[in-house]
Amino acid sequence: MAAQKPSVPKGTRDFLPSEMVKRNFIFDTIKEVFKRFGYLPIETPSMENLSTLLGKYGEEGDKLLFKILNSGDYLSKVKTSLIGVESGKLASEISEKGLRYDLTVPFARFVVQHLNEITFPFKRYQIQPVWRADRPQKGRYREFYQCDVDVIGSNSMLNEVELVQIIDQVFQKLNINAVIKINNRKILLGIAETINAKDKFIEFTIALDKLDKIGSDGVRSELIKSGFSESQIEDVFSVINVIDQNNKQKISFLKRMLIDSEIGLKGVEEVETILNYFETLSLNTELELDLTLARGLNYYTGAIFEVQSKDVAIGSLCGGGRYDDLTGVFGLKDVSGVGISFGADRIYDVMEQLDVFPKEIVASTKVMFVNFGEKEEKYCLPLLQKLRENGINSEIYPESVKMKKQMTYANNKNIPFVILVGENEMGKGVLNVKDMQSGDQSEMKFEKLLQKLS
RNA sequence: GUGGUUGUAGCUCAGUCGGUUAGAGCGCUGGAUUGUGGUUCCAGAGGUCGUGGGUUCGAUUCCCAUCAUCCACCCCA
Repeated sequence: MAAQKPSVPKGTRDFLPSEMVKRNFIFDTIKEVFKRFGYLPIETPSMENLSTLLGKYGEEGDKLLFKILNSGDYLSKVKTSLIGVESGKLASEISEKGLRYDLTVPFARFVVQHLNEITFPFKRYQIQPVWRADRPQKGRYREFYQCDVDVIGSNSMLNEVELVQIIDQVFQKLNINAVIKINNRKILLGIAETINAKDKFIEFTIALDKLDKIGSDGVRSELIKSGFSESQIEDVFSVINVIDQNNKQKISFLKRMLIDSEIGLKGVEEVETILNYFETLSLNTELELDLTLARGLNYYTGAIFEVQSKDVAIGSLCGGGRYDDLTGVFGLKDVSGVGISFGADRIYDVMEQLDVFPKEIVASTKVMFVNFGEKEEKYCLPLLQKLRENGINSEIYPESVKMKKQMTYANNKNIPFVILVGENEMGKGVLNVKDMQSGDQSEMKFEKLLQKLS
């Protein structure tokens, strides 16, 4: 049989030990911050019922869902004729489960399902992979990890403030220079209302969102394509024109512009409340009111966030916002939640590119015993046990092969100390300890080694 | 879904204006050094030149298709 070429599906990856150490550093850092703010962990299954997922992420999102083929003779239950059927329609008949697309919607399902077992406001964090049938490219994978924090059951802007603080802490600890962009869906709605374009809200936000990518001319032609009138476009550009002003100036501009829009003013007030908290709170990361920030996920209803790296162009590293009615479809009305999601894989890419991973996290095994043979093994094993009892990561080479090979192994694994115990050392009751970095070698008693390593 | 890039050794890549034996560096294995890695020297293994078809006396090279890959758009973490 011809050997098959080993490969993983498009957009998925293996992680080597050296990569896992760094990934875990990111996860541990994020988790630590989440816990510091009082969030508790949960997990949900990789797959959800398709009915849970469909329709929550917009038309585009539905297309990007990975669907799982029903088990058994799935075609026998298909009622419609296979000929000329729209594939989307067929899919719903042969697939009733899908891989989760994000962690927020499963969380909403989770909250409603476990209503009696949780206490509100419910603060949870969740770090798990999600899957999207997107075309992979730079910073985009088909399987990637999200690190979500959400509070559900509280309308207070204090939650938004806390999330900004969490973002600030995480990126500070990870040594990434970032900018937090904040906006509010109510403001966008208010603008659309004010310029009489409520019916074209989606087109309006999409065009606005693209400003930094396609420039103002690009936005203008997009708006024309969507059927906006000259005067409407002028109004949109009055919003774009305040882009370089500071947060306070933007707010006073909005208050004037949205004077007749109740919802718009509500949005401005929310943003102002959040920003006001930071007049007395220290923040390392820049917090910018970005009126062109829109975000595609259409369940957001209030504040929206996005975090970008200042040094690497890779799309957003973190995003989120407030959703007033995510649990509504699952039967729980009038419960508001707010949350954000860190993209661990993109954070990894940025940190790798910037070379900001701490050097000391690569160490794993501290000590390796060279294997000289059966007699020596029996002599070393109890010592090894004692090292481990003392919390020192240690191992013995499992075979008594050529020393060169054992040393190469230790070297490749970056093990800082190698211990040689042969006939001589056993007779003298000492250990020959080699420092792999300096190459120095010295004989010492076991107790001294313990002291040296702990 | 749309447009483009690239597929040659385990990895990173060179090369062949179509010709007999396809190269380098790194890595790997062995030796110099039978109790010493990372440096040095010597030797060796490893390729159906992505896959299928076409043109040709002859294709890794030219043409077509296909798959994979990466990048951009769309959208997003």
